[in-house]
Amino acid sequence: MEDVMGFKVDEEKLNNNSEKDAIKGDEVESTKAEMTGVKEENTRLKTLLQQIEKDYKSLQMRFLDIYKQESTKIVSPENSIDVNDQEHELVSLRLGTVTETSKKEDIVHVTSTTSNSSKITSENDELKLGLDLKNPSSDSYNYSGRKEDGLEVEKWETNKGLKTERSADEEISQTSAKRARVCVRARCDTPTMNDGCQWRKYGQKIAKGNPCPRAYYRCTVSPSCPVRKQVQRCVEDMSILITTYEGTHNHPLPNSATAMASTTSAAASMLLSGSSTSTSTTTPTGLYGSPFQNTLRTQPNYYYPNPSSTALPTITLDLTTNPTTTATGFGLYSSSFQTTPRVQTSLSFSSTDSNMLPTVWGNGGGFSYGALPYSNNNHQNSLQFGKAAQEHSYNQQPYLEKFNQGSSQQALTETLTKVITSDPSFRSVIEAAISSMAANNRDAEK
DNA sequence: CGACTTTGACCGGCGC
DNA sequence: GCGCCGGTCAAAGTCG
Repeated sequence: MEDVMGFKVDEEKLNNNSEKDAIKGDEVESTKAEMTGVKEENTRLKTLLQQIEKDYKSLQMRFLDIYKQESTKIVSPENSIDVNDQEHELVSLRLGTVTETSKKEDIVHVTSTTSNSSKITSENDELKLGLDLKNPSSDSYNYSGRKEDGLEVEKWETNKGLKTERSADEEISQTSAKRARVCVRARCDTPTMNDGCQWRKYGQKIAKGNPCPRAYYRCTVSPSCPVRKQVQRCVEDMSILITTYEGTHNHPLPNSATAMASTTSAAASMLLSGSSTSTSTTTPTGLYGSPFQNTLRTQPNYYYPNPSSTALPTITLDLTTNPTTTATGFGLYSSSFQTTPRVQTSLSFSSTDSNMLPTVWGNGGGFSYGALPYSNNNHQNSLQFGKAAQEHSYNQQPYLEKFNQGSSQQALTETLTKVITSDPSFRSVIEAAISSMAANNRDAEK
């Protein structure tokens, strides 16, 4: 009986062993298959990376070519900056170089559409408007020196009358400079967009027409920094965060903030230089409507950022995914003026894939589009920039998926090339992004 | 304890 | 002149 049992047991053991072997074999096979898959994906990723690098280099080459052409124009005497002009006491890192001719055209463009606007009145205003990033590394820019002089410590002009000690002329032009606004629409899970700056919330309001509260932040990098931003969810798509920047940083910016600052600067320049993409159009009277519907492009998520301040030149960078994006693929809105007939410019960084954005902004640490852990502390958020954020967002959506959505990458590249070559203002936006990326790459290499 | 957020009050602009 | 509304202030509360 024992023998039999023993035999049976051995047989069972044998069977178990063979089963185990079979299972192990299956595991090995599946692991091998898995590895093969991973290898293939790795190869595809490499190919994609090469393609991206190629595209990037091609864009960079174009940028360099254009930059060389533009810089030769700038060096010419008629375009040189008058160093004695106090308007240029602050060196603006204006990446969108604008020629004299185009400036004058711009003035016509703006004034012809702003009959009630007293904000944009002079050529000087026009030359200076924008969220220009003052270049702290420039020889001409000495922040501490200016501070000591007590002349240029810029303060936000509130209704309660915080005033600078500048002359009236300066005040007017500075006001105009500060008044340029850049509105950024982006999908964002966090309460505020992580743009690298430190912000302090100083107010919150429920604005009419939007149940979502509008939050008011001021830059706390420097106590005297006049830059403010408003943050509000889009009423029609709560996943879209509308951030409106206003003012000019008067202090050196952290690297993580330069991408955003450069781009808002370039966008403001674009707005104020009267982009060739601008289109005059009469919009519906409803401020919260979708003025671009059936006009420039379908824009169901459009939200007019700040109805009370429509006198301010405002440019909107649409960084959201929008399947209804028109053939150009770019929509940027400029909505500026007090009266209803507005000038609306369209350009967006939308592609068929919103996650393209971290690749554009990533190294600059511009945004964190992934679902970063929420923190009320913006300063803490600002530490979560860069590759970690990128990886995080990539993990949320497999990298390959993004490129499987048609030939978006190729189309985007082609569209970029067309737009860049045809529109000098848009070029400035790209230049800003590229130069920021390049700068950050250099920093990373050090 | 300092930095930050919250929130009601206040102010000024604007339309009627 | 009045009321509405957006923007800001500032005291109180919260957090690390």
